[in-house]
Amino acid sequence: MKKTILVFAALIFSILLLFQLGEYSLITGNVTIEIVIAIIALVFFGIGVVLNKKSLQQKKENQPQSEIDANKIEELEITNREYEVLQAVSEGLSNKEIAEKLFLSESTIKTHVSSLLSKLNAKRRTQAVQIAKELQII
Amino acid sequence: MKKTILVFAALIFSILLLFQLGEYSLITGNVTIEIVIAIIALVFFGIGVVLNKKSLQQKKENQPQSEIDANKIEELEITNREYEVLQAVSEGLSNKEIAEKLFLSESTIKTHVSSLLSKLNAKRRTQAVQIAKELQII
DNA sequence: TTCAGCCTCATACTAAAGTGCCAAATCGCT
DNA sequence: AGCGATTTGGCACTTTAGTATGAGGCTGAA
Repeated sequence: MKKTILVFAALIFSILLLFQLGEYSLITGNVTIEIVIAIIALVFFGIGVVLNKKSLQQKKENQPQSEIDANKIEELEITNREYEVLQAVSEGLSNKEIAEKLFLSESTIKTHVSSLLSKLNAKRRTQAVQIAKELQII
Repeated sequence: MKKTILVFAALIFSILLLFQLGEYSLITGNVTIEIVIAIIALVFFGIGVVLNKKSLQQKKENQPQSEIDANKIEELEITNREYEVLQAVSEGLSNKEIAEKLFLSESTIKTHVSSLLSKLNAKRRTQAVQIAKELQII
């Protein structure tokens, strides 16, 4: 916030300077009024663009649509291992492939998948993935 | 594009009018130069904001992350029916459920799924869904 | 140390999913 | 009418998935 205030102060100061310069130039007759106005217009146009861009950026950062995980995982009582398996399942891996990936037996994966299905209230792994995505768990 | 040209023409015309009005007011002595400059500054500031917003919007429309389908479906030679089945599969439905939904036999669904798998180069339906999402086909 | 919860694995089945092959019906196009 | 692609479906099998049940090992908390 300190930074913002400093920037604004500098900005206002610059603008005032610009005004003074414009009037001074006019009085001394160095430039015509059209040029002064054109410069001022350009400067403000630029300020408008920059400020707008910044405010839009902030918006983006504040609310990115795909907010990753959540504490819903806890609510559903999904354990660490189960979550790992869930992720692997969502990548389209078979039980055997998941087993190899995690250095476990296929039986173990089946156990985990089974409990995942009941916790996610799904009948098939495809449905589980669907539900998990809706809950933004993956 | 016609619209854009018209808008720009109107904009430029308005600005010229503004300039003329400003000079006229100055000459007749109705307002001070500061006010004229302030108005011009404000107007250009506004123009900057609006134009910037529009250009950013266009960017968004041109490349929004979740651009729905694509002509990749054609490239992959996926037929209409197959695509319908693909969507159903991605919803986590079983072959039987898809069959009921589309008023077809389970055999037919299996045929469609099978050809989908080979076209998407997948080994399992879960993988097919994954790949389809990467290709932004669903 | 006792115990609940998690992780691991096995066995035995049942149920889905997938494959291959074939074939009839439909549809758009020439 | 004839052709090619699509759609539909059956049958016989092989592979995965999923369920049920049981059980041993590990760990942190009471």
